[in-house]
Amino acid sequence: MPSSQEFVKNIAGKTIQKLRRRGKYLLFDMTEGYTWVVHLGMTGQLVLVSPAERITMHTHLILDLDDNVQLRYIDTRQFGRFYLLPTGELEKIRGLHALGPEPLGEEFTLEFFRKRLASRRGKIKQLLLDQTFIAGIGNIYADEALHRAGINPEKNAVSLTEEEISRLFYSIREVLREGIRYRGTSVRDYVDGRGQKGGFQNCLRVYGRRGEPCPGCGSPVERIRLGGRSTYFCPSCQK
DNA sequence: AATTGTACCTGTCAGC
DNA sequence: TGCTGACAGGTACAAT
Repeated sequence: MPSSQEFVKNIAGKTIQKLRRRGKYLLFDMTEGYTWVVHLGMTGQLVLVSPAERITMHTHLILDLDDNVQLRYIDTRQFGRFYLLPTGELEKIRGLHALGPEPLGEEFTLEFFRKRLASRRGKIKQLLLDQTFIAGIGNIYADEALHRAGINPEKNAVSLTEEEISRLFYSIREVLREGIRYRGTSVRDYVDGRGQKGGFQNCLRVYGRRGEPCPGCGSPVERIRLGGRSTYFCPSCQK
């Protein structure tokens, strides 16, 4: 949004003044009061490369920047999305506008989390994936946070004890901070803006490890389906 | 109104 | 080797 022709016409010649993030959205504030919003979906990549670099398959956009650098958008599955609109109209992007709190932000306290949990129903794993509940938690980090907190992903959010709520709160923040420290989780395609893979995939305790021993107790990790998503957990540590 | 299932795409891998 | 089906960091939207 808008059309690719409009997008190219409108972004050409502008300058990136600032880069922000909100949930899984990237926001490039441009000159002339515009913001370019990017959601990378599952396989999207934004990478800075030399113009001499070979153009790989699934490259959908190349922006020529100053200093002989290109910003390329590569996305195999094409679930990524772009928006280019006046900065004052960002609320028109539903998914962005409806986002819940930043889990690493100031306002996200244990007290806040407790109250928010009380207002919702459903299974805790599905709630963690709901971007209107908390922004930015995806399938990997949801499973990893629940494992660290020792909570069964199928447990109803309302049935969590004070103890469990507290453990989950700290697990969410811990696992996100670690993920960031390791520069992301490259299970498959993920790379950062310089094309570098992250390292957190080597620290995963349950995600993608069906049948392997739980690092806590040695029981085999199970996989179930929750809300259409694969969910990995230890049936012994996560009751 | 809130929750759930399905569609959108392409690539990879296991099993036959 | 080649085919088929299941599955993959996510979200929007239709259906319940």
